[in-house]
Amino acid sequence: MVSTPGAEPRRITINDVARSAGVSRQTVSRALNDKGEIDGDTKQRVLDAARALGYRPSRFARGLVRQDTMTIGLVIPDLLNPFFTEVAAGALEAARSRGWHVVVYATADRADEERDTLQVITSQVDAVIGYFSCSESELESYTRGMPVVLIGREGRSTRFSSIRIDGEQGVRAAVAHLVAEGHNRIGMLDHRTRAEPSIRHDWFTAAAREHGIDAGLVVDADQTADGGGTALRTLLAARPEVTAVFTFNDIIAVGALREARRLGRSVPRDLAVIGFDGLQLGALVEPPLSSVALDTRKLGALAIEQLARLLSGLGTSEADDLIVHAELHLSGSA
Amino acid sequence: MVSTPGAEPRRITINDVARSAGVSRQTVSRALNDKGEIDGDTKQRVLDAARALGYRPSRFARGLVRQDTMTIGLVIPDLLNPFFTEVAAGALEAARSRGWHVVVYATADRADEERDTLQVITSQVDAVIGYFSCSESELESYTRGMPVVLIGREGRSTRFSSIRIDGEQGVRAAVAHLVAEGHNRIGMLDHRTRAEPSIRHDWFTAAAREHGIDAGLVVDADQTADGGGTALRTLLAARPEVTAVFTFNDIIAVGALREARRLGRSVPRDLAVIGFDGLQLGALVEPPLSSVALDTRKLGALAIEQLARLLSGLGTSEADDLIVHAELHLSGSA
DNA sequence: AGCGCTCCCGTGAACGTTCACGGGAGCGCT
DNA sequence: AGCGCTCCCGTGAACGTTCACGGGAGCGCT
Repeated sequence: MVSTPGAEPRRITINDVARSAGVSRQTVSRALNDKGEIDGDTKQRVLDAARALGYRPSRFARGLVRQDTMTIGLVIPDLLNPFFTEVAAGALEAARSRGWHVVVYATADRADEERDTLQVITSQVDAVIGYFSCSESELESYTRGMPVVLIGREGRSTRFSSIRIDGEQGVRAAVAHLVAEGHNRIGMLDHRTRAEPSIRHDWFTAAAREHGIDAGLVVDADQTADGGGTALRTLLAARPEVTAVFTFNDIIAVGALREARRLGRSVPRDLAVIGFDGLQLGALVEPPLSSVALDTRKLGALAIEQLARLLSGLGTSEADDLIVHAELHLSGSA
Repeated sequence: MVSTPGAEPRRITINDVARSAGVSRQTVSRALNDKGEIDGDTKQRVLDAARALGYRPSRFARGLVRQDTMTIGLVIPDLLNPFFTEVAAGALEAARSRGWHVVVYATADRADEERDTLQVITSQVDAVIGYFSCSESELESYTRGMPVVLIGREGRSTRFSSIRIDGEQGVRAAVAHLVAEGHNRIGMLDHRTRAEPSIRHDWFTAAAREHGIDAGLVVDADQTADGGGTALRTLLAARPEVTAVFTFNDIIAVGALREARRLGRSVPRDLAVIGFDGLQLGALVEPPLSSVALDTRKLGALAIEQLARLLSGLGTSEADDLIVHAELHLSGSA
C-alpha cells in the first residue's frame, strides 16, 4: 500500500478495528461501550487492536444514532469581565446537572465577531444562551427557529425568551441612600450599548428626579476598569462639585475607585461610589464596593432553566420572562 | 393523525420539509445552504416550509458527512478564578482564529467532577486541553489516545504534551528583591495540589536558601482570596516577625493584602507582598500587586498551538514541551 | 432540425455508528 | 435424544445529511 503524497489519511473506523481483531463491527462496539454479550478474551483483543490502530469513535456517527446529547452555545462578550464569567459559571453548573454540554463563544464585544459567531453557532449547538448586542431581527435571521434565551436584555418580540435584570428598586435605593448621606450632586458613569443610553441610566434618571436633583451628570464609559477611571476623570474635570457617582457596573466602579485615589479624593469621604452587579471583585478592593447587587450565578442558572422549558415545548410568552432582582448592598465605598 | 400520549415527537427531518415543499431533499439542502442550482421561487418555498415546520438540521448528520468541524474540550477547575479565565480567553481566541470550537468544562476543583468530565468529554470532543489534578495513568485511561495538552504541569510521560510555566528565575528575583529591601523573615502562602507542596514552593525554598534565610515559614492556603487571608493570619499569629510574603498566586496575594489591612499592617511598609501570575486583578487593588507575572493569554494560545501540532501528526517529545516564562513585575505591594 | 449550453432538479450512495434481531455452540436436565 | 437456556457473535437497517452524478426542459444558434 503506497500512501499518496498530499492525500489526507483516511479516518480509522470501527470496521478497521473489526478487521484487525477478526470480529464484526458490532463486537467492537460492544467492547468499547462496555456492553455485555462479549467474551473477556475477545474484548481484550478488540481493545488492543483499537489502541494499536489509534481508533477514536466518531462523535457524529454516535450522536446521529443515539440522540441523547444536548449541547448549548453560550455567547458572551468577554471572558475577562468577571460579570460574564460569574454568569457563565452559573450556567455551566446548571448545564452540568442536566448533563448538557456548553460551547462558549467570546465575541470581544465586537459586532462582526458576534455575527461570525451566530453564523457558525447554528450548526454546532441545539440551543443558544447569550448576551447579544445585535438587533432581534438579525438574531432571528441567524438562529432560525432555534431556541434562544437572552440575558440581561428585554426581549421585545415573543420570538425570544429572556432573563431580565430588575434593578429599578435597587437603583432607587442607591440614589436615596446617597441623598440621605447629604449628596446632591450625583454623577453616573454609564455604558452605552448599541449607541443608546442603558436602562440602568433610565432608572438612575428617574430616581434622581424623584429627589429633585440634577440627573444630567452622565458620562459614557468603556466596560473596563480603565474605562471607568477615564470617565470619572472626565466627569470631575467638567463638574468638580460632584461628590458621588453611580456606575453602570462594578468593573467601571472599581476603575473609578482607583482613579479617585489617584486624584487624591478619599472614598467615601470625598467621593461616594456605588456600582451595579455585586461582583466578588467588589469585596477585594479598598474600600469594599457598595453595589446594586444581583445573583449572577442564579442569572446563568435561570437561563439554562428557561432553555429547558423552551425545549420541552412549552414555548415562550411574556409571562415566561424570568427576572433577577438587584438590591442595594452597602459596603465601604458609599 | 393521532399523537400517542407520552410518545416523544419524531424529529423533523429534511425529508419532511421536502415533502411539504414538494421537492427532493437535495433541493432542500441547496436552499438551506445557499448553494446555487436552485430557482428563486423554489428556494423561498422551501425556506417557508422549513420555517413552518420548525425544521433544524441535525449537526450530527451534517458533521458526519462533511468532516470539517474541530471541537476541543477545555477543562479548568474554576471559572471564578481569573487565572483560568485569562488562560481560557487566550485559548478561545486562538481556537477562533483556526475556526475551532471550544467546549468548556469546569470541575470545581473536585476529583469526582474531574473524573465525570473526563468520562463524558471523550465522546464529545476531538482533543483536550486542561488543568488536571488526577494522575497521568488515570488521565490516559479516560482519554485513550486522544490528543491532550496539559497546562501548567509537567508531563512526566511522553504520552501527554504540556505547556510549562517556568518561574524559577522570577521567584529568585522576587526573593532577591525582598532581601535587598531589608527583609530576612520571608513567609510563603503555598497552595498544595494533590497533597504535595507546589513547584513554586520548591523555587521559593531554593531561592531563600541561596540568601541564607529561613525557608520554613510556609502555610498552605486555599486558592481563593479568603484562603489567602486566613493563611496570612495563621502565619502572622505563629510568626509575627515575618515582614514579607510570597504567595502561590495572585488570588491568594490579594486576600493577604486585604487581611494585612484588617490586621493594621500597612503594605508594603509593615508587610511586603509578592504574588504569582500577574493577573489584571492585581492592578485593581490597593496597593497594586507586585507579582511574578506570566502572559496568561499566551499560555492558553500556546496550548491550542501545541494541539494543532499534535493533530497534524507531529507527535510529542520532550523538546516539544512549550514554556511560558514568569518574571518579576514590581508594583506597589513590595 | 439538430446541437450545445444553461438552468434546475432528483436519485443512489456514502459518512460511521448503534439497534434490533437472528442464530449457532455448548451445556444441563428430563 | 430432545429441549431449553445461556453465552457469544454477526448482519441488515437505520440515524439525517451532503456528494456525485445523471438528466430533462428550454433556449439560442447554425
